Amino acid sequence: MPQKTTEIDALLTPAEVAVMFRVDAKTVNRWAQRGLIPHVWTLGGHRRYPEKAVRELLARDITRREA
Amino acid sequence: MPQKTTEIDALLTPAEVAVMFRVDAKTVNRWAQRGLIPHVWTLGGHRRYPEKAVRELLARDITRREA
DNA sequence: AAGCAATCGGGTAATTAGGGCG
DNA sequence: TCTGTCCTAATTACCCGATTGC
Repeated sequence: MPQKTTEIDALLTPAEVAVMFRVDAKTVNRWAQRGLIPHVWTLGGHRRYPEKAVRELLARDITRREA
Repeated sequence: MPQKTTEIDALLTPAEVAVMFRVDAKTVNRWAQRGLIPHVWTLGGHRRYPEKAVRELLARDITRREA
């Protein structure tokens, strides 16, 4: 078990998320702006995406198709 | 061991799959709707197809014609 | 401090989904 | 039954200059 009780979710860059969904990084940002993906901000105003949440969104659509 | 335990399958766009099968993108769309091809959804409702699965379907159709 | 890749924004073309038709 | 084409609306991709990350 490489993790402690306090789970810290790794953060992904827009480019990394874009590769996972096979879309452009700009598209990922549009999803974030619409509130479709949780994200945090760097102090300089760049977005970072929790890996866990991204994977869930990616796997969700495979099985079902609910918004 | 050429493979890692966590392999991330690349995704193909509808147009790319259409070219591979030499059909129209809409036909690929219909195959997906019938559940004949596994696929993932972008958050905007566009489909993305796992490259591995597509290649397997292509190879299968070349050799035989079952079901 | 300096260099380079990445990520902001916006704006405009290109794809895609879906329905219906032949 | 299966596929290709036409249509509209929505989503996505590529363009730029400027800022940020490392």
